[in-house]
Amino acid sequence: MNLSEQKKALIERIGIMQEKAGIQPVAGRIVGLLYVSDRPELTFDEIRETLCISKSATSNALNLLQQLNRLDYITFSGDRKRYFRLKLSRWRDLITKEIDSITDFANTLQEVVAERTKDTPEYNQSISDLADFLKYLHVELPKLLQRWEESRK
Amino acid sequence: MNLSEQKKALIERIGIMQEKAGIQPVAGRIVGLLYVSDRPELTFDEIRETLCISKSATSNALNLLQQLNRLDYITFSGDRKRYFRLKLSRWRDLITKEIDSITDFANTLQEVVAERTKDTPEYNQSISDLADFLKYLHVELPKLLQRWEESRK
DNA sequence: ATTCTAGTTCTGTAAATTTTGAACCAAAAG
DNA sequence: CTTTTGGTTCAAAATTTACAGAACTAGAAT
Repeated sequence: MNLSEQKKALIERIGIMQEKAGIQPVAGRIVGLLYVSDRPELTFDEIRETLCISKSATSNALNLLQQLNRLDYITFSGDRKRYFRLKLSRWRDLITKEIDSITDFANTLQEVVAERTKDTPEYNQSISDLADFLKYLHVELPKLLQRWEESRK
Repeated sequence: MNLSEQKKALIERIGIMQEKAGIQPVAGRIVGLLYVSDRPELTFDEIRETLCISKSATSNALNLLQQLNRLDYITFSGDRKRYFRLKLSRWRDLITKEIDSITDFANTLQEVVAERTKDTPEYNQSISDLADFLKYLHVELPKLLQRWEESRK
């Protein structure tokens, strides 16, 4: 696949952003590629060739991204290839998952306060406040998402 | 410093959560320790001894956490030691920073759409939607923080 | 002036992660 | 049945990261 220099640069930038979000470099670039590619569905080999990576790296990354719910594939009868694509329409789910991990942290903070000495009331209060706000977020973010959906009808 | 088993376990759990947020194991444990420690300000050596880590690891991690604005230290005249503590009261700033990096991603997505072929209007729209929602978040999250502050007066 | 203290920096290495290449496998095609 | 295609799996190589240990430094204490 021949990509403009701008697109190649975008792939790398997106790749790095994805890396910072905790996924491996190759997987990050695959995400980037699928964002900029004219065709939103690419085959295993198109991905592998375009990014100049090995089959195993491609296979691993694609499977990882599928586990993370970032990717799926479609097929066409009479064609054995899989056509991989971003599950862009499911970004709401990913955000929901993020929100849940926020709550995990809030719960841990509440355990911390329960274990802490009572001799540091201000400090304990700061921790409680943070936990409290995170829980507030957990409740309010889905509402925000809903309001955004409505605002654009 | 002698810590209960519960506190030790909490330190490890917090450590892992911090790791998942992209910081190194030792730094994550330091954060955990400062959360659970009876005294919220600990010296370099207290941290090093309690966590059984080397001076260099301690120094590096403390400097990293200071760069990330997670930590600072106070001093007392007549005492050469630094007393390191979490910048807990500044968690609002950290959240603001998170929001900014969300915006970075939104901007990149808008660049992606600008570079994309116009032959995939639905796909382009999905990307625009995501960018749009992220920008909406950027505007609304600070308001949420504000409303939370008010709700607890 | 010498020694101590509190912490930093540098070098090496152990460990973890990522990636490759080659062998392999199952289903489809010939 | 044999070959080809599309992809997976495994072992090893390469890269990256985290950490330890020792040497070092600046300022304070003696």
